[in-house]
Amino acid sequence: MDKSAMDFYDRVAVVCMAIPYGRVASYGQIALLCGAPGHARQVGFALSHRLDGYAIPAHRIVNHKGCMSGSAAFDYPGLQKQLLLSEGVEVSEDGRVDMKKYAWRHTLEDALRFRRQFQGECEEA
DNA sequence: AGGATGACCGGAC
DNA sequence: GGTCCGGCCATCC
Repeated sequence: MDKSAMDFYDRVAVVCMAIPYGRVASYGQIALLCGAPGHARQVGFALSHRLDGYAIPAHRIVNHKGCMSGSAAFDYPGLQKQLLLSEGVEVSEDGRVDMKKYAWRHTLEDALRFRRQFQGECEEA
């Protein structure tokens, strides 16, 4: 982990909280926006171990198959599905979302904005 | 120090 | 559309 910059886990929190309402994002996508390509697993690790202090919309995080692997981390099975449905995201019987329709399509500007923000935090600190 | 683990990914089939 | 498999990398034991 890079001590000179904002913690990777904090970056994950920032990016996750930036996921638009009614959209879902994959772990790899979040890792990419955090400036850490290939750290998809650490994103999942972060969500389950380091982000209890943040208000993360964890139900908007799915894997690349559109499955909700984190359902076990919710209060009861089906809560994540319920939350997604409440945002207008269709969820199939086996708990999968249509990535074609509901994936968060971030722009290059979004990526640059995050990078700038993280570097800014670094310089201020 | 080295192997196992994990809310994973992308390509192959 | 679906499954399987190698690769990925920080943490944990």
